[in-house]
Amino acid sequence: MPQTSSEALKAASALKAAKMYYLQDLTMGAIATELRTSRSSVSRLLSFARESGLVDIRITSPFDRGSALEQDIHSRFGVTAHVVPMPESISDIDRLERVAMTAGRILGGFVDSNMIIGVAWGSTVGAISRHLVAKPVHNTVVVQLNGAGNTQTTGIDYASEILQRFSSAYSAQIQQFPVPAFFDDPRTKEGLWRERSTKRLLDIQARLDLAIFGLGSPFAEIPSQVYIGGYLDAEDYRSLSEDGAVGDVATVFYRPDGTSSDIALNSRASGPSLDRLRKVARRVCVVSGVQKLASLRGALAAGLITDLVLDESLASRVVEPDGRVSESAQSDRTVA
Amino acid sequence: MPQTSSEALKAASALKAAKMYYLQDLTMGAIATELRTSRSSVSRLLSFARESGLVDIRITSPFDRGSALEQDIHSRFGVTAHVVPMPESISDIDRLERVAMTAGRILGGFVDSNMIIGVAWGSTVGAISRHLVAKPVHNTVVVQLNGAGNTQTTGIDYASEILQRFSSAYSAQIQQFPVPAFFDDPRTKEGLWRERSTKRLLDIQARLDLAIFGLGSPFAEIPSQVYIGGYLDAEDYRSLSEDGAVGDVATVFYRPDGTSSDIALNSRASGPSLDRLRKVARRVCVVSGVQKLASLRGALAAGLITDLVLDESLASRVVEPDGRVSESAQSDRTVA
DNA sequence: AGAGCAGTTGCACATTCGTTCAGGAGGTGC
DNA sequence: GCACCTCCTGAACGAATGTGCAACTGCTCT
Repeated sequence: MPQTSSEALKAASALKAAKMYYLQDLTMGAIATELRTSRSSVSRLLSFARESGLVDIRITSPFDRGSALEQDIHSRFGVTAHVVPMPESISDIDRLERVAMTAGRILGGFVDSNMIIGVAWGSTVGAISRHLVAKPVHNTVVVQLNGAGNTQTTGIDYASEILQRFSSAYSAQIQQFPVPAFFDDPRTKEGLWRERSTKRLLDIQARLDLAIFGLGSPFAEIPSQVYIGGYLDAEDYRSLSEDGAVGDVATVFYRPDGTSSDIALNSRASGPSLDRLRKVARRVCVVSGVQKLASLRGALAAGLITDLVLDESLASRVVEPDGRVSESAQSDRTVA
Repeated sequence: MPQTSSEALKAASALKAAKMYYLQDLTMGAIATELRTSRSSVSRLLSFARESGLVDIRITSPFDRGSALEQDIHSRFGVTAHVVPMPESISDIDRLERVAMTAGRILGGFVDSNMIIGVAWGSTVGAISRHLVAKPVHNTVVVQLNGAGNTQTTGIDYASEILQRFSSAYSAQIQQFPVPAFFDDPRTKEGLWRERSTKRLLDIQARLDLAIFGLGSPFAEIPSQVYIGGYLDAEDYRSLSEDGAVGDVATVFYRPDGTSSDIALNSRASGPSLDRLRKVARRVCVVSGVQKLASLRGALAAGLITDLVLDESLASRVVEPDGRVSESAQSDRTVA
């Protein structure tokens, strides 16, 4: 690891370079001359300045309102939407990647000092974590919202990698949650929930200022990570289907109308109840791909979301007045 | 003039392009493909997005503190400084230009809806006006702080050009102040100040939320615009010298210690009294070049400034513990 | 002291970007 | 209806930018 003074020096040069590049419109060559270094170094300094949040680039929709779609979503569901523009034809992998990158870039706008940030585990959040832009804040805490353990692994490696990245972007303290995603026996969960060590973490979760999560979609054509990694078995699926679940946030399931009571699996889930989640002031949901449409509609009905980042196709679907959407809604729709 | 709908369309495309470029890291070529247009058009769209404030690029110093110099200035004078990095050897013209460009770029951060913005007339403010980045705000008013007339011209053309640019950047209403910079007879001023039309404008000035001004420096080697354009005659200079003035803000003069009472010329000045100016919540001063050092020290002593944009050389001079600086201080200094 | 290593630097090259220019679309005035 | 005029578009060129690579610097460990 390099010494602290050289880090500070780098930041100071990067700051200078950034001011000259973005505020004075000099070329990198000119900056190199003034800083007595090479063009390449200036290019790298500027990359560093962007990644480390020294340069803050944000897109502001005119008059605090966005595109027609974003306004539409706002008036229909009361959530602030950020539509990520994208061709219809793009692959779901790229779609997720681009939505996640966008989310990582704008997340800094929600984070501030002294915040407790809840992070759900999942492939979407994982992708986001790879694109976070640092922001210089103090005294933030990053809390894992739900367990990541399954029948094969404790999940700590992967989950903690995600938390690490959030932590280093916002110089935050990490609070892991080393429990399985779903318990086999609800009584085990109840017992563990009474443990002081667990209670401490649940207390922190209860004081969340910001929650970041993707959406699960158990009955979509392409089931998400949680459903292929040994978290749920056939019996669980049957149970979810019987209870009418269409989606989940951090392992907690809900129905198309937003209700979640009496969904059996929820008593074994490690994530926060929807009631608890709704108490969080800012709840940022990142979601991509039309196969999540039903799940998104449910989450909106449940009022789980305050800020939504989603791709263009999904956005235009969600505002279509399709009536209530169930599993079969996918075949009801008219135009692709 | 193009139709409104095509303007809106352009803004929408620009917004899309900006999201893809700055949030998803696509190249302009890729964006062109997705938007079914050419690379060049995308390049132009992005320029438009930057100029029109759709893209907001700002430089944030780590931990809300800036470079060593900025922190130093803050602790010494209690003002938030923005030091514009620059080589010592640069010409004064470039120096002014680069400070002004920087100021124009960061000014958007101070402007908000429903604000009344006071703008002083001067070569520095003129340069700033050429580099303003638009910001979508409502119901702002731009007020001319001091008259611009002199013995040769009413000054309205040039001054109104500046105001126009502010106006179009912040979609603001313009309030001109069609009076001479300095009156010949204080009684004329007093009379005019009692006129209802003038009172209306003075009332607006009294409710200022933000003031933007440069500094005059009557006895510097290179006197600024105000002193060569027929605003002041030899007698005026003698009077200023006798009264110990080192600088002015919007035609109102002050001494090295920040006092301004009994400076004869001030009774004939068209700008707001320093007491009035100090009531403005945010007072942004933009200044460049070491010849303004004494004037800057006086303005700082007078507490006229809350936010300061200045070049690096001037910044490092102003924190030097030179003791009090008077007119003779210019010859005291060691290095050019 | 010297080998080893992580991090940094500048060069060279490939890519990406901004701008000029000629052509075309759309709107206006006679 | 036709000429004019302004604004917009895309191709082409040169300038600006990002990155793989090899050399180098400063530090650590033995």
